[in-house]
Amino acid sequence: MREDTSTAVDLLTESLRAKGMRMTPQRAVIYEIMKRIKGHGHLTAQEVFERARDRLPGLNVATVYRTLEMLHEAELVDLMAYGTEVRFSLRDPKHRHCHLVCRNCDRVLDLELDEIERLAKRLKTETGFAMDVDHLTLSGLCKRCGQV
Amino acid sequence: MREDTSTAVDLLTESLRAKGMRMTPQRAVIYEIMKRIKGHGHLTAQEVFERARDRLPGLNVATVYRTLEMLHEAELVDLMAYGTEVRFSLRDPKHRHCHLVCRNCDRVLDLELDEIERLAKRLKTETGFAMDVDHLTLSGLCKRCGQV
DNA sequence: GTGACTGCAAACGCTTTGCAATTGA
DNA sequence: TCAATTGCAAAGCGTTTGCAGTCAC
Repeated sequence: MREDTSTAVDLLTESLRAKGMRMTPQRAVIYEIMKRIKGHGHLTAQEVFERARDRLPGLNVATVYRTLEMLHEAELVDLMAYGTEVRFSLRDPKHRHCHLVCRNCDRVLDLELDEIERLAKRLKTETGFAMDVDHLTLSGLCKRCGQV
Repeated sequence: MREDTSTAVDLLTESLRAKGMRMTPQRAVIYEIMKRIKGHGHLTAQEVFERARDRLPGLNVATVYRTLEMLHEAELVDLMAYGTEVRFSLRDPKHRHCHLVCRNCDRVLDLELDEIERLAKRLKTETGFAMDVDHLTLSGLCKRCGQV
């Protein structure tokens, strides 16, 4: 676990350096937070800020926004737009999925892509529209909330 | 055409009155704008404001927001969330569809629901998640932009 | 006449910016 | 060293609110 994290940060450091950019405590903390929620959560910039500030008291929101944008440009984090808010999650090429957001309880479920990809293929041949399968977010009611 | 519009406004007037609410010039203009773009467009509140102000110079943005919310609560207009922005369109029960937004040129295409509904049914039985089929917005590249 | 509605101005929440100070390489 | 990065403060943006005046009915 610990090793995973430090390795990941090292990889980030390298890829930053390759672009003439620098590793900083802020970036390491933010990246580690994104890594920790991987697979079970999608945070807003504000939420990332709150968590990061616990470990880095002087941290500024602007830094969080800049870092998340940087990580997104480096293709390390994905953006998910839900309603009027944007959420971030670590990209995992091995586990491509889309999001199901419950409009009642706000829980986010992951959905494997096969199903969607079938739809995407049909859509493409029928209309020529190539939908973004990767950052797809579907709104609805989860099992629990739908039963009410 | 003209007759359609005035009839529609009359219907709105009636349904407003039924709830103890009033028809005003502002509401009539905003509703007519929504009616005019029906089927070929989805406007942000700001866009509705700009168009309405041409006809009603003293109009205030706040009124537009309040009116659109009112129309939405009356189930006369739909909301569509795309990325971080919200767009409005007139509801048409006869033509249920979802939206395909091109991430390159921002054009919005309509898609009939059969395809999506098939997916929704499968999703429901497999995961219990009841997706919102009505306000669905898919992002991607339209035929024209995808060919580049 | 009276309460629903409007315009105005101010406040809002989230995000972005310019800049001077700091810090990683 | 010195440019990249940070914190700070201010501004930006779209949206919402409270309120006093207006207008539909």
